[in-house]
Parts: sequence; structure tokens; C-alpha cells
Amino acid sequence: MDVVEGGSAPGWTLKRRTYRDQILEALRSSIISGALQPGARISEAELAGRFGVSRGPLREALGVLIQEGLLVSIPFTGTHVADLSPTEVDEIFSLRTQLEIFAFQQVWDRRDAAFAQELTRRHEQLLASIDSGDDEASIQHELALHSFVYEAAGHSLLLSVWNGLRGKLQLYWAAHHRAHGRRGPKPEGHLDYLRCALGDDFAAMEAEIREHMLRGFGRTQDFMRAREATQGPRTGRPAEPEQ
Amino acid sequence: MDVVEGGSAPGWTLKRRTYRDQILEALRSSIISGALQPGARISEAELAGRFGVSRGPLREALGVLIQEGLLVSIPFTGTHVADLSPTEVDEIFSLRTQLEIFAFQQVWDRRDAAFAQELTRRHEQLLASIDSGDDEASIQHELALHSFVYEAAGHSLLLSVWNGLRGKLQLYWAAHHRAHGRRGPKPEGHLDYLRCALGDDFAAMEAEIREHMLRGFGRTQDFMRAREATQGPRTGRPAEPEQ
DNA sequence: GCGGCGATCTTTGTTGACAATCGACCGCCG
DNA sequence: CGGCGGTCGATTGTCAACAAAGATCGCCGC
Repeated sequence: MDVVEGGSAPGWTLKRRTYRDQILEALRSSIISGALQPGARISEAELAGRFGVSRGPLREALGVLIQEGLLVSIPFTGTHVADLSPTEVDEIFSLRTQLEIFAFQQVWDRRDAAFAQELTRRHEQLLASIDSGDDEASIQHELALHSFVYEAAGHSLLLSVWNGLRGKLQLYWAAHHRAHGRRGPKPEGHLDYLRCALGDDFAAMEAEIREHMLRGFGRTQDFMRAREATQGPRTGRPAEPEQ
Repeated sequence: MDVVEGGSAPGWTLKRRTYRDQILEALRSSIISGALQPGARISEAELAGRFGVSRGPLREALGVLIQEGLLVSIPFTGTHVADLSPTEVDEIFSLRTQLEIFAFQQVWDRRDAAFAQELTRRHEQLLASIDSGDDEASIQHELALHSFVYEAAGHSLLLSVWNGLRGKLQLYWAAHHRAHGRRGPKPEGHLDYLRCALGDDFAAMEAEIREHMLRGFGRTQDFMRAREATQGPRTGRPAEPEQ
């Protein structure tokens, strides 16, 4: 029942072995990786059987995912993996823009050598994974790059809001990635971001964030419209169950 | 397991009678009203007995509260009502400033007669409850006033983040109110807020929000420092159980 | 053929008991 | 008298079964 938030300092968390946490991790990863596609039905009984546990811990894990917005539950009818609407993706990007600007605002005057080093390191990791063609890893590393400013801002509330968004963002990217197939971030996509983040012009950083999000949002918009055209207009009901 | 988010439009939610939701409501209200003070221990077994239900539904309600940050759980040791640190209150105010500006930004060009009318209505309600000396209601109505812009922004993600903050904000106000005793918001505190919100100068609105939060934060700072001096420096451990 | 109606079946909500884990207390030994 | 180990108690984690609620679907009357 505790929320441990993986160690942020040197990751010293030993390991949590409660079923709930293991299930939570497994489910989250399944959803993000696309093994459980948006709209897929979730049956408590079936999943419990598959994991070899009772419905108790499983239920609690589902509860967390529901509260995070990765699952949607309609009482006595069924639980399914959340399906992002264009509106929702729009909201994620616009809110994220504000939050990320705020994060930079918080950390701006406190940036030091360690900040620059870590940001650069994450950027290099991103480049490396793009180079090696591992799209899954690229997405993770892009997220890690952006996450850094939230971690460095020293604002735990902001960080927890970001972590909430992060899940949905991954959900969207997973769908995007699956649909367009093998199309991770571009290598040059974060050069300006890194340059501004290490520079001395806050206004430029702010402008870069807005642009960066707009670029991401542009791809999004195209993708969502295309999907809508393919699958027919959404009426608010979840996609038909797969599997 | 569903998250119903009390109806935001005309409050038209029928009634949810699952134990979990009733318990959730009862606990949240107890915490906010101060019946359960920060640091107070929460025993699953005892509470279950008091409510006359088993630990199952109670546990799920606690889980939600924990994820919301109103409760803190240390596995195998105990669960207690969260105790806000000065840092945390600072974070709430600073984040809230950003969010509220963003909310106005979203709604600014879409404000219409209905917007003005509802905002005015909530302000009058606030004035009325201040006049009648009901501090509990004053706090609720102040929150309702500020909530309106989040509801009107038409940004569901923003609204859900705000709702997350709202709980902690109430927790803080409850402590503040209990300590200073009978000292609700001042009648003139929101005149400028209302005027700017209905005016045509967005920059003025932004400035007003920043100022408004700073005023709130000032009172906070004083209060927290005073409490710290009274109760001795905090070492990170929860306050001793009251009850 | 069609609409209302009831049985059935799936899914969630709830329960009481049992097991694992950890902190605190107490007696023992050096 | 102080440190140490074991035991006890409290608390959370887990389980399997039962109950309730709603949806689905076939049936009957019209």
C-alpha cells in the first residue's frame, strides 16, 4: 500500500517482493510495450490465474493503474486498457509544455557542472540507442532525457505530477510506434534542446520547449487523424477488444 | 475500482453505494475536517471495525488516499495521516500558481456570460459564508471559487492534477485553521481576483494570481515557522499519535 | 416478426481467516 | 550495568469462497 517511488538518489532500493508491486510492474510494462493494446479487456480472474496469485493483490495493482489513467474500469462491465483520444494527447502535450518550462525555471539558477554532465550523458545515451536502431530503448532514453529536468528541479510535487503524465505519454508513444512501425526519435531532435538547456538564455529555452512540444504534437495530430480515418470515427466507446 | 470524480456538471451523480467509496468519502472528510489530525495513526483493523466492514474495501480506500498523498504508509509499521512540511506547502503554492495561470490562459478567449455569472455566484457564496462566520464553509467556498477556472478550462488532465493538489491544500488549511483558530479568508481577499478574471487584461490576471499566491504563501510561511518553533524541529518522523 | 421479460452468466464487491514480516520489549549473559 | 538475542505482539500481505449487481441472450406472448 506504500508508494515507494523508485530511489531517486543513487538507486539503492533493494527490492520489493510484494506480489502487488511485481504485478504492477509487469502490467505497466505490458501496457507500455504494447503486449496489452489499448482497448484490450482485462479480466481480474484471468489475470490472477495467469500470475498465479489471488484476486486481492491483483485488484490493488489494477486500482493503481486505474488511478493513473492507464486502465479504465466500468463497474460490472469490464476493465480495459485506456485508449487515448486526440484531445487527451493534446492535453498531455500542452500541460507538459507548462510543466517543463516551470521545471527549468526552478532549476535555472542552480544549474552546475553536474547538471550539465548528467544531461549530456542522457543525451548521448539517447543518440547511442537511436544509432543502434533500438526504438524501444530510444523512447525510454528520450523520456529519461526529459525527466532529468524534473528530477533536478528539486520539486517533489512537480516530479510526481510528471510521473503521472509519463505513463500516459508512454502509452501514446507505444501506440504511435506500433502504428508507424519502427520510427523512433530523430538524432538531431534534441540538439537545440540540449544547447538551450546548457545556455544562459532562459527565453530561448522556453521557446525551444514550446517548439519541441509543437513538433511532437504535430506528428501526433497527423497520427491520430490517420488512425481515426482508418478505424472509423470514435464515438467515445472503447475500441473493440482484441485478443 | 472506478474513479468516478464527482459530477462536475450539474451534480447529477446518482449514488454510489460501494463500501469503498463511502469509506473514502468519510475518511477524506475526517482528515480535512481535522477529526483525524496529521500524524494520527490509522489502523486497518480498528477502522474496519469502526465502519463495520472487512479490511478489503477499507484497504482499497486507504490505497487511494495514500496515492493521493493524504496518508503515508510504512509497510509493516503503520499508516498515518500525512503531515505537511514547509517545503511541501511551498511546492503546492508554486505549482498551483503555474497551473492556475495556465488554466486562465486556456479559458481566456472563451469566457462568456455564463463564465462571469458562475464565477460571480461562487464569489458571492464565499462572501456569504465569511459573513456568517462559518469558517469551514468559507474554506470550501474559497476552494470552489478557485476550482471554477480549472473546470471551465476544458482541460480534463489539468483538472485532475488540480484535484490531486486540492486534497493537500485542504489538509494544509485544516491545520492552519486549527492552529490559528477561527480565521477564515478575508472578505476583500478575492475582489481583485474576481475583477481581473472578468477583465480584459491577461497580464493583470497573471500578476494577480502570483500576488494572491504569494499572500497565501506568506501566511503559510509564518504559520509553519511558528509551528516548528513550538513543536521543536522536525526530524522527518511523524508527529506523535494523537487520538 | 417484434418487443418485453426473465434466467443465466460474467464481473465486481466483500468477507473472514491465515501467513509473513517487522518493531519493540524483556530477560539473559558478559 | 550495558549490550545482545529471542520472543511476542501488532501490522500488513495474501488467499479462497461467497454475495451482489448488471449485462447478455433466449423465450414467450402478442
